[in-house]
Amino acid sequence: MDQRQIEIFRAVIDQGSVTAAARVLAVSQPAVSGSLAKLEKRLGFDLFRREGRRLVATPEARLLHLEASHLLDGFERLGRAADEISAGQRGTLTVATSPAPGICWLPAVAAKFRKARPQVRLRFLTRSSEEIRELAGLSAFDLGLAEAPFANGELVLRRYVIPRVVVLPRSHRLADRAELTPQLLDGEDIVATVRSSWSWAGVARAFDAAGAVCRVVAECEFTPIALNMVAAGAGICFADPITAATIGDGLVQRPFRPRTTYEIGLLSPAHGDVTILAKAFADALHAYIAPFLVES
Amino acid sequence: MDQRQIEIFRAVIDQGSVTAAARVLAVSQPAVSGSLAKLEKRLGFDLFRREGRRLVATPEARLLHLEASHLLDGFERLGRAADEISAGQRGTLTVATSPAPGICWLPAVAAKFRKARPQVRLRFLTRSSEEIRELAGLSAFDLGLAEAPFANGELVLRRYVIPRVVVLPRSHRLADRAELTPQLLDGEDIVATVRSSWSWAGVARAFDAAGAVCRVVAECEFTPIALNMVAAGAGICFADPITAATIGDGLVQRPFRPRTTYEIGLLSPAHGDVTILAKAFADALHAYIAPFLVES
DNA sequence: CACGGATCATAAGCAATAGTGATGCCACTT
DNA sequence: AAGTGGCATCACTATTGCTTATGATCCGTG
Repeated sequence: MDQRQIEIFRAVIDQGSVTAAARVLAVSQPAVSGSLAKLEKRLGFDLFRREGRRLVATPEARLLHLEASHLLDGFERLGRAADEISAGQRGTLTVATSPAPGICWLPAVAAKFRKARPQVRLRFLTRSSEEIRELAGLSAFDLGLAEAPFANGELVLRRYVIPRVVVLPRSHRLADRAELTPQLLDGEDIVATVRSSWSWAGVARAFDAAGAVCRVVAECEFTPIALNMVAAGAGICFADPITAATIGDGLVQRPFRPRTTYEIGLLSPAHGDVTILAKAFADALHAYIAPFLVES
Repeated sequence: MDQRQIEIFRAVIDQGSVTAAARVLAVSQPAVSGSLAKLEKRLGFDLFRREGRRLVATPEARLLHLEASHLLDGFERLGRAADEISAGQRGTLTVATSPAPGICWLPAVAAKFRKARPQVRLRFLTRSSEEIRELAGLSAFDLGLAEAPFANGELVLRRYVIPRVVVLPRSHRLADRAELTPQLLDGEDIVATVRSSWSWAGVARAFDAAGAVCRVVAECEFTPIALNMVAAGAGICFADPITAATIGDGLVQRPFRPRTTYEIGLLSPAHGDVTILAKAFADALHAYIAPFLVES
């Protein structure tokens, strides 16, 4: 009562003859005849009445056919499911990121990603970088994005180094400078993202080294908020160029010199499984990020 | 991606180890190991991560497992269905009979039959014997019961010869006679079933031969009606002993001499398929009828 | 009526493959 | 360091599903 026997049985019922079934199945007629005989022997009752040179299904056979035919459909469905899994067209993907990427990077990447994978279900977790790194240990996501530093325990699939830029209103006095330095920003109104997931230390060091004053007029947790503050005229801020580009209305971004960077890691869960889906998403994310990278 | 591979895959997932799966499946460990490797190769993605000496299912494997496991359940269900079909525990049985058997014989037989076969669906058709014989040609039933004569075309599985009895009220003047003859019944009030499906000719001949008067005071189509008339005091009637036994309240039946008989055939449909169910029902019916038979 | 064509069953041979037992390798345990 | 448990690999065997060839029947046709 195995798959092949049922397959052959169905073909014979559908085609109404052993020869026709053999043709459809692309095997020889004796193969079908034999398989059928064996099935009948195993079942213990006749499936067909041999009437002249024709085969007529018994009521028992028709009854069995009802049950059996959709079982084979199940195999086809399973085959398709396997293909879809293999192609990353199926399953659930949980991505955990810190706030700025979660708010500003992922939506664009995810929308495109999903369009090519209608059956895939996406979940997003947005936490501080520190929490993300902890979640990695719990294998609570398939893919994580968090800022350095990384404990040796975390599995960092990729390490991105992104230059820090200064964001300021298009109408700002310094907007037409090609680059901005602590000297130029000396005493400017600065919206800081101190407690945010992004490191601030590099900026402070640069101002100190230049003997310039970093005049923080506001502090907020997340870069997107800082950007909106700047857009509202509260001053200037620092950001990564990707996030800055998404909230760019009326704002411009300029390189900050000396160059300081954000160091972001793409994390896999502790159990080490990098899902096919996760790989695909990581690639999509990479394509999105790549233009902003600096060679480190 | 065949049945066996899925079976092994499920066992490994369920048992959590190749060795345990092999034990459960009663095959050697290399058999399982090999099948799994081949499946992974065909699918194109890993199902298990080899972690030390342990196997850990990948998310893809768990996804596939969801789809696959109930497919195998389907096979088990199909196996059971086949067993049930083989045992006559499944399917639909259509039985066509003339009125008296339909009303009086079948209910008892069918009730018992169904009790042992809860999944079986029964259909009853009740027509005149002539119509039953026609329906046989159309294969409109699985099993038929009709009175002779039978055309050579009909397939008569069994032929029953049943003696005719006289039915009369327990209080009747002739009730304590062991047998009844035309002479004794000369001039009695007789309820006839002329147009019924049962033959009447034998009775008329017997009265003629004896020079006795067969005084028909009422005619009806079906034996059960005649019996109820007799029970209501309208006279006496002729019947087969089986039907008479079911409507026996206050009535007694006595052999009629000279012996005349009903000749009833158990018919199979023209296409010749005698269902497993039909065979079983025929046996049950036979057991019910047998005690009343006369050796012919 | 005999023949040819069509259909299914059987038989013998072959090739693919599932399964076996032996063995090696690795990680964990004591 | 040795022992143990578990998976992979290898060579070999046995099964079995398939093929070709052939025989048996039945049916329509010249």
